[in-house]
Amino acid sequence: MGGSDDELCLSLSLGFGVTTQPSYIHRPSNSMINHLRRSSWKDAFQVSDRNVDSRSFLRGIDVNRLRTAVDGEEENGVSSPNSTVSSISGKRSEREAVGDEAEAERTSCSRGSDDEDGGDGDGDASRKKLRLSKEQSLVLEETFKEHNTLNAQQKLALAKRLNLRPRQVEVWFQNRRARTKLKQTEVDCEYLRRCCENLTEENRRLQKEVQELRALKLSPQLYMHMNPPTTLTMCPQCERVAVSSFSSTSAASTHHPVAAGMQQRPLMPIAPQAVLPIQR
DNA sequence: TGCTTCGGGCCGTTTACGTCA
DNA sequence: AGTGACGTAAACGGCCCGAAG
Repeated sequence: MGGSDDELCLSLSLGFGVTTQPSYIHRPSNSMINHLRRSSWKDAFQVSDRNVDSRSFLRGIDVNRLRTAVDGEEENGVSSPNSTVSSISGKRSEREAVGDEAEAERTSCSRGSDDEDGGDGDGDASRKKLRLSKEQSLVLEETFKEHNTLNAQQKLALAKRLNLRPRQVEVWFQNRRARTKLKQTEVDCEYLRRCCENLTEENRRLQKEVQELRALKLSPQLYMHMNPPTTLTMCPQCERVAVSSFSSTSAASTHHPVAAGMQQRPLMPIAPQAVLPIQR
């Protein structure tokens, strides 16, 4: 009976206020939020691409060079005697070259500590799946929290420590990264959903406001009696609307020196209560 | 500079295993 | 107790990318 993820505190929640998430699951990633601010929705979905996360982590490590440093000791008690660098990493070489010794290795050392696996007499089972023990999973989790990718040295050390094959450690990290990404995607989706809801709500409110203003405009008396309203001025150059005060040193003037001397053009009479701060 | 090889990550899928009705 | 459905996680194959020769 392998421990479930819940037992290992892996449970992840979508609630933003909830703090039970592991540190490697972020709230909507900052990069995604930045994307949202200046880019398209489609671009925003690219943030969890593989080029972002792990590549950057490995960039300074030079895995290949490290690999050669491990050559001498890599097979100590963990792997086959005659396979070389290929068995630490590199799925092609490992899968193609090792073959039978991998099988021997599989039966000899990949067994978890407490799982006896029902008296296995199946040494030739091509794909015998083994549940990792609780301790193994725990150590793997702890290591993953520290760094979500491993170089060859780390992988080998961890494999030794856990009495697993390096390939198993590698696969575990791979699957773990996939799970993390999935959770992160869920979080991002939730964030985007809320953004969408907020924008929809705001849009609805603004539409309503426009309708009210149009109705107001259709009743001239009311329109004439209104004070020069809280004005929205538009900068003719950047075509931005700015809420201005009544004074000549308006916000438009200060924020747009070019337009300081221009005639301010009220777009619409707006009831004061209709001017809401737009937070975002 | 372009090509090849190699190592490693990610993705989609398969498969073994555990749980539950 | 036996069993089938279902979910989860380990493992695999393929593809891509970057580094090095």
